[in-house]
Amino acid sequence: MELAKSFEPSEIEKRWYPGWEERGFFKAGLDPDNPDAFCILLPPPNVTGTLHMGHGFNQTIMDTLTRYYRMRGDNTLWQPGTDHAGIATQIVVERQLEAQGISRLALGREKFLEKVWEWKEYSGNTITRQMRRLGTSPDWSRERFTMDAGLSETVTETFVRLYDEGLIYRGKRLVNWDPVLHTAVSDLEVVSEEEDGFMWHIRYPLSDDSDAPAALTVATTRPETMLGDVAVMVHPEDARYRALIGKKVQLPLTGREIPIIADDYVDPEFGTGCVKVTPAHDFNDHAVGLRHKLPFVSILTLDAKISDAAPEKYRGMDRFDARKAIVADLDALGLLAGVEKHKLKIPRSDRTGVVIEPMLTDQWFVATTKPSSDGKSISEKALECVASGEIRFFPAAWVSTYNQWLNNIQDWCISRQLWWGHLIPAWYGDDGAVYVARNEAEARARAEKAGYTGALTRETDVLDTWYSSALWPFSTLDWTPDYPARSNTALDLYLPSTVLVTGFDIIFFWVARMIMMTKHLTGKIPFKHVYVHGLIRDAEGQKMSKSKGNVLDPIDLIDGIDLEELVKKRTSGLLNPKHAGEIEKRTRKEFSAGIPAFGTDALRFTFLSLASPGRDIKFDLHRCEGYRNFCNKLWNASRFALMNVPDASDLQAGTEEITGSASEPALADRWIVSALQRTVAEMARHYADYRFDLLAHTLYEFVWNEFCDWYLEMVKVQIQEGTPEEARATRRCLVDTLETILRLAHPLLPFITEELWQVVAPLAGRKTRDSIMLCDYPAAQPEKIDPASEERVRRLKDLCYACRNLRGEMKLSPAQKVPLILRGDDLADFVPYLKALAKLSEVRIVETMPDDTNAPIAIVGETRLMLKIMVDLAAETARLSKEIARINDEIAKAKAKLANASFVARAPAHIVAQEETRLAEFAATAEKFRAQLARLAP
RNA sequence: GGGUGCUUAGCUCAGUUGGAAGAGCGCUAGCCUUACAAGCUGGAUGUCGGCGGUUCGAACCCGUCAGCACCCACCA
Repeated sequence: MELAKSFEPSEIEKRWYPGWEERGFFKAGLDPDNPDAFCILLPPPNVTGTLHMGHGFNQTIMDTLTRYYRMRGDNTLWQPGTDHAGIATQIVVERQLEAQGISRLALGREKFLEKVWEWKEYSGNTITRQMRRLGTSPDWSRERFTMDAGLSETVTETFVRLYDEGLIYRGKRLVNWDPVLHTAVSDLEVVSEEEDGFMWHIRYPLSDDSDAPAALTVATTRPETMLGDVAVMVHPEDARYRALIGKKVQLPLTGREIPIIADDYVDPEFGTGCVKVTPAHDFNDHAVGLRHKLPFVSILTLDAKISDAAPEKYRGMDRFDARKAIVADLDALGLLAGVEKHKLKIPRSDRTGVVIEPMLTDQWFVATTKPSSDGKSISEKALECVASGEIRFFPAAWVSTYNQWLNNIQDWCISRQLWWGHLIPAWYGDDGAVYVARNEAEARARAEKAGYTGALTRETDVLDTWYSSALWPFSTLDWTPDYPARSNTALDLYLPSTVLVTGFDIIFFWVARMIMMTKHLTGKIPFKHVYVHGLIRDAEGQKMSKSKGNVLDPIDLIDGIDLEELVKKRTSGLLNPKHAGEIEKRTRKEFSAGIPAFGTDALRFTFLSLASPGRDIKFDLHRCEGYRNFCNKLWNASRFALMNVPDASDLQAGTEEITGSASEPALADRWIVSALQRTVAEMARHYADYRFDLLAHTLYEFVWNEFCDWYLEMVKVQIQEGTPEEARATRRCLVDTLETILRLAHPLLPFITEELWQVVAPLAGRKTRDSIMLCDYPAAQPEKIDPASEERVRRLKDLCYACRNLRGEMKLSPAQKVPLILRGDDLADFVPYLKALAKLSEVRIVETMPDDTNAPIAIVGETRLMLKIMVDLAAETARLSKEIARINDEIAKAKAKLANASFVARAPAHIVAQEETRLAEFAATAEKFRAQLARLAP
């Protein structure tokens, strides 16, 4: 079979993937007798659109691990699926409808959800199609969606259990409220950025002004909330105000009178030392309100407009309009004591970007710090799993981040006033009593038991999307309520899974919550290892986002994309079309020629190479190009092998020669086998440590720098100059090594290795021809490591480098072959290699170097080399002098070290010995150069 | 306010119990040498952020300063 002259990935990828999938190669290993289980849960991508570079990165790592352990013979499951992503998906669909002039509210809940399901179908398919293009090998037959029937049942069941256990509760609490989405969001969904604002100083007149001063001045960044003030507080020890504690002030604009209270939360140094207390609209004030049993006055509606609890004048005003009006009115009353610029952190909704409003609403919570039936809270248990080492983080540094968060965790607000998501399984009686149950019938039964027989109304709130995500480790494995009494093979084998591969950005959102929920509900940890990787950023280190217009679609790196198409893609569908011009300009500058097609393998290799622990990745297109070239190198090395190995029968004989006792394998063969074994062992270490960067580097280094640069060149010599038997033995070794390399590389480069393996494996006499995926992964065979041949080849390489260097210095054309004279021991078998590798016309080994010539010389250890050419005497003299000077530097350094008594006395013996050897070698070499220099002198 | 990470060649980054500074890309000189010009061969390039300390010896350990990035909490 003839291979194309260069590697063309696209056709190969399209050909292999469907076959792998159809023949069931990705299917989970469910052999109960094989105790070696390997399982990865795919962090389910959101069905909000398409996959981005971060997914490509994340999935490449998982696929490499999965293919590796699968080839090693483990019972392997990569569990795929997608996430309904409540808020995010609802927003996407809402915006699409808006673009068509349809509003969600006008459409109604039922119709709207139909639209979302349509979108889910479309987006989910896009995502799984993209994953297939990346070559991923999850068990697609087990694909799950967080709102599948089974998973939804798990959501309901766990909710009811946690409620019955007292770990889920409902209550009126101050929560982060998104006034645009009309829903509560969790602490994690609020992002605070520092913004420019103002600090207003407002006078609150004292009710009883018999004592000076006549008013207290409070400082606030949100003057509109004064309408909901219920107190003014000062520090109990603050001498300025101590006498006023317990007295009252007039709350301007409202006619209300509110008390002056003392609380040591107040920092007397900040502002005026007087703080207005608005328990219904501020988290700290809320706590104060509870402590002092103050009333809560809500002056905002869920739209963030002024409510009916406020003076009539302001009712219905938007919160920011009200702010202006109130400041103006206070000023008019002479109660505005001053305004100053002030930087403050503004909390905004992660999804909509609007300013979050703390709002008193009825919500559902998971109690994270309350002891459960076994006496420990779920956060405590999650901390223990990691502290005990049962769950390990890679890199381990993330443990402290994890601990810090769990040690300060608040109860988790899990209710969302949205439509898209799991409905909370609760029913209300007309009296407001709540009945949490698995279904309406059960709710009715529970109500009756409580003495209520009236109508029941289902809760309309849905659950935070992360609630179902937290159950993913067991919900996807067909967990049932009677677990563990009844289990199944998948649960037995794959809970806990082996490793979770994820970005640090969702350690709190997802990782910690999976651990809390899985441990509490199943008694098992969800996974043993957590491999935390960085985020993919653009070439400037900026986070990739649609609005910045710097996103890359992994598929575009695989297939390539022309500039116009890329510009179109980046500028269409922008939330803020004003950015389009800037985005277009930058895109045209950065990708003036578009993006060439690199192929999946090259992209995967790039991701892996960049996966250094503990840092984000500035994605570098040039790296991708370099690894595309690497694929091409592998391709052409295989072409070379195929051109030299006509058929398998030839190699059958070669096998006997290599294994028989007729003669020892050739140096090159012994060496490459040895080097291969070291590579296999090293790669196994990198897999175990999750060092994908080093894994890729090790493979690259071996394939290019050893196998291609040296071994193949030596093979050429052996095939040309050896006996037919020797040539066959070498061909055999060549094919065996290549075949092993392909298996070694398969988890990283699935497509090219499969394509090449199909033609190489028959020559190597491999039995199975179905797929490289089904082969054994190469296991290290330390007994094949041969230090002697490694040392020999190292010396040969050094001689080659010396010759090539001389040639370079002498400015010889690569085409010009010249004679070499050598003096030293054990050189005879190097001759043919040196001739070929250093472009020599002949190699002569002599007892004494000729001294009547001004030819250039080099020295490698004990060996002297001379290129038998005439050179300019002055130039050669200069070259030698320079060389001697360089060596003298080294000698001086070594001598200084050895002259240091402390060094000799305290450094380990082998270090001292090494230094002595170096010194001796340098000295000998320098001496030889000096002798040569003397000969040159007229 | 608390915490974390980073700073090594022009760029992006490795550097594995402290023991002669590395890779890819780029640059440069020359080569279509029958696997590969997506290639081959040679070459140039670094006070390893600054300053102290520990040590016979520090890119690596400790302290400190500076710059960059991020996370958590948030003083109205």
